[in-house]
Amino acid sequence: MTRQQSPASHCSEKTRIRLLKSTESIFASLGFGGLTMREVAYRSQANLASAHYHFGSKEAMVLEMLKTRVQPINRRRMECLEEARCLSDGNPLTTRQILRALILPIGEEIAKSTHTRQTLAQLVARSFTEPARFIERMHRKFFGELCEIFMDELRKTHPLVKEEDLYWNLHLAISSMLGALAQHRRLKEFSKGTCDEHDTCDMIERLITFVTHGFEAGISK
Amino acid sequence: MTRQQSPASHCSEKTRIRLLKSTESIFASLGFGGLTMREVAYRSQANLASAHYHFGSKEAMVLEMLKTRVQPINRRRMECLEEARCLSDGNPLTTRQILRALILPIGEEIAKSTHTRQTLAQLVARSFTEPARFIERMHRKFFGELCEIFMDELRKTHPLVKEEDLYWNLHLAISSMLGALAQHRRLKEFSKGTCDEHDTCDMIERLITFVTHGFEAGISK
DNA sequence: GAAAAAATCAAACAGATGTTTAAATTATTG
DNA sequence: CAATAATTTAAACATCTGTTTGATTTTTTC
Repeated sequence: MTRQQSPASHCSEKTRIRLLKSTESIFASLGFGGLTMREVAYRSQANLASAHYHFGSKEAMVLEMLKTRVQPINRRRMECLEEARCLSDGNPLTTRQILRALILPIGEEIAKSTHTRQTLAQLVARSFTEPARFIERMHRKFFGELCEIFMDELRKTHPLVKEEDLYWNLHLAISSMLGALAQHRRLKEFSKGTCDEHDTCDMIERLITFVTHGFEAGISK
Repeated sequence: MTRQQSPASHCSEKTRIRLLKSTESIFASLGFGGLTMREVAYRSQANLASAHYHFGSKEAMVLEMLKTRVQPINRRRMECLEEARCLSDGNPLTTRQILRALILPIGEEIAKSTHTRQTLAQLVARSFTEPARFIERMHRKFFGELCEIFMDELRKTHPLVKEEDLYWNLHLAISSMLGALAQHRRLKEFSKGTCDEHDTCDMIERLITFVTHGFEAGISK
């Protein structure tokens, strides 16, 4: 009758993790509709029923994968904001500092995952454009409060700017970030080899510059 | 033995068009995977087999819908560019004029289709983020040469700027445009009612300002 | 090392989906 | 009007999908 509270045995976890990794790469390239449990099981070298054993359903499995990927990025965003606050003690942050805190963590995560380089950019973008409702709900939960924190910071930096303008341009900045991630892999072909889409640092810096100036142009009118 | 070359009878065309309209709205909100032939048929008040009779397959039907929607926008883009050239006789266009020619036509089309207002924005965005390969191929075909024309125009305007920087920032501008369209419907909720996402003109003007300044910041370094 | 829990497995189920068929209906044409 | 083409229709087909079942194997625990 002794129920095991922490089922995290060593070897069994491995299957779980393999399943999550396969889920990640398939979801990133094919979306929720294109992902099939059979393909996930096959790529994980696991049995089809195992996936249901570990997660209960396809929806729950994808959600679990997204959470374990999105949460660290959001935590890092908060850290970046905090670091910036420390550096400019008391004074309001610059627009660039704020938007950098929003964008940089994704770049770090992309650079970190070497073998799944383009996957993560696609993953984030895909999860934002997914038609599936339960994913939208997840974003509202994880991203909603984060946005409000960033808005507060922007309010401090631009106390005289109308709420409407701040919201609009933060919205545009976020949309640009997501759009850039989503379209990331097209760059090389689009530029006929002139640009290297694998230089993540370069992309992130360009993106930060882009949205910072876009933002400031939008509020100074 | 007299084959009818133009099968466009009056009444039969109606079914075809109803099918395309249903295809458009369903694809916009659910993507290719989420669109089912049965749902299209049901909303069109047509028989399931009719859809196959008119288009041959699901893929061909969606492709047909996309073509009839995308092509007019691209034609309009070329017109806008031409108009701008006329206005500034001989002289290079401004960055704003060029990017406006890229973005404005979508705004016009969104404003035009009153009852499917948010649909078109979603449609364009969805078609760019679709995992389905045949849609990617379509974009390469329709959008590829257009981009090169816009690049040429940008080269004339910024003769001293490196190719790499021009490509990167045009890429970012396009990505921002698509991202903004894709995220469009989130604005109202995101801003807690402060912003009105239905004011298309406002959105387009803000977007143009945003990407113009983002672009120029990215190349002047 | 035996009992219990956890994990894996092959097989089947139930429902949905794109597509096809062949008959029925409508529209067009000479 | 009759014949021919175009369109619509109901029904079925074949495949794929998420999920469940029940037995089997592996791992943990006492």
